[in-house]
Amino acid sequence: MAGDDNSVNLESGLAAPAPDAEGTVPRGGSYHHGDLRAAVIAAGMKRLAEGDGSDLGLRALARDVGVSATALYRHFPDKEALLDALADEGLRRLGALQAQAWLKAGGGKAGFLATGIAYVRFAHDEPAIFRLSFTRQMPERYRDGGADGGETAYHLLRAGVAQALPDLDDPEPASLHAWAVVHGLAMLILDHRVEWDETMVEKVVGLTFGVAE
Amino acid sequence: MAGDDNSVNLESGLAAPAPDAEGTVPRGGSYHHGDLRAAVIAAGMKRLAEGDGSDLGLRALARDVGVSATALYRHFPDKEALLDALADEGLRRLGALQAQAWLKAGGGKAGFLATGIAYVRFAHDEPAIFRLSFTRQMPERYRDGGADGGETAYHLLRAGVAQALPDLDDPEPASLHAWAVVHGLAMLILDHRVEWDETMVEKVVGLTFGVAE
DNA sequence: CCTGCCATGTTGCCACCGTAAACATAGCGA
DNA sequence: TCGCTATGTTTACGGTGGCAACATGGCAGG
Repeated sequence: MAGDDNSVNLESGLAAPAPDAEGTVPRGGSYHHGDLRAAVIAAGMKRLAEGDGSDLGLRALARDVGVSATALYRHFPDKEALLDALADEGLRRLGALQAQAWLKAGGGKAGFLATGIAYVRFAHDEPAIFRLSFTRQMPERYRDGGADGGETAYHLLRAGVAQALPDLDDPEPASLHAWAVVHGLAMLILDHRVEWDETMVEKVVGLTFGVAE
Repeated sequence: MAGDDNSVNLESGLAAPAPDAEGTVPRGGSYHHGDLRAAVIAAGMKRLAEGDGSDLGLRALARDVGVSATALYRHFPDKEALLDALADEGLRRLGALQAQAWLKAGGGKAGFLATGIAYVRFAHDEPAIFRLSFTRQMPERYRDGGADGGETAYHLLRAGVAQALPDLDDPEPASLHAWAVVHGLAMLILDHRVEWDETMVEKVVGLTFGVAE
């Protein structure tokens, strides 16, 4: 009872770009539809990536997948749960991008900076997904078990702070500060209170602890 | 044509607590209702202050005010416009609180810190209002004229940065950094990814430019 | 004072939404 | 083969935002 119902694990999960054709009928060997739930989440992510997230909705998602609206209730208790799943998938992607940036930069201060920039860039590139991912998922009301995808992102940040500032008595406020900077910048850009500008983001994130090299 | 239709200016606008009885029929000399629009906005703020903002809605608001649902369309083109008005009022209140904190701290570095903390505290005290205020109000699609309430908040922040760090070649990234810190912290607290803790907030905000005295 | 205008508010309606209940279908184990 | 159960469909209900037609009442011009 701990194997297949918590993690979505659709093809575009972490590492594989997976240039599949459609998200509608991916596999061929399960039940009536194939793998609904995964298909629904894929459709949701697609809508989020293209639209502004306002045109989400049971009926629309169901239509995308080619299934009746109430069919989704076999896989999600209600719409909130579906959105939670989408949010989790979004956080997972964010974490993957950050890890990638960290590795590419070779860790250290450069890596720390790179993860921060990746954070903001993700918000800019996928506004609806980013917003959904963080607006959702409040207390443990919903999540009864299993780690959510957001932990990866925070752990990466924490590790980044630890490497960028090795001599620090209490890393907690520093980590929070760093997180707040990138998250706030991301949100302000999303809400059009600040314009996206790569070099500006570098400057602002670089101001954190004076890490800019 | 520039006198009375852009700013709401209900009793609880900026400075006056205004211990009025109800928000339903405030004045006595206008039209059928008195001053709808202001009454609707007051009702909306009340709902935002008490609930989580999910129970907003034309019908509910109209019921609060004691008016038919479609009556609101005489004052707002659609629901979005109504929410924009509420968002603007929220930003105005935030600006007022920041100004108050700034003055009380006597300006300077202490004032800068105080405005930042006031920003986060406002988000914590009025989550729904804060969230609405910043999630709304995207481009100039809606705002065809008039300054929005958010400018006050940002100008105060900018002034705070200028006073806290007088010798700075380019104040723009620094201002953005400071804004991002408080905004990000506020958002993370709102979304329950960080727990509210007054001293923690002080520490984190104080880390900005090492301003902590 | 009367009369008509126009801003304001009401009633009725429509499409859409989330979701619960009853029904249909199909794969799998006994 | 039979029937259980997971899956998907149909139908229906209350609620929503929003449009159109109608009612109302304060104010201006005669």
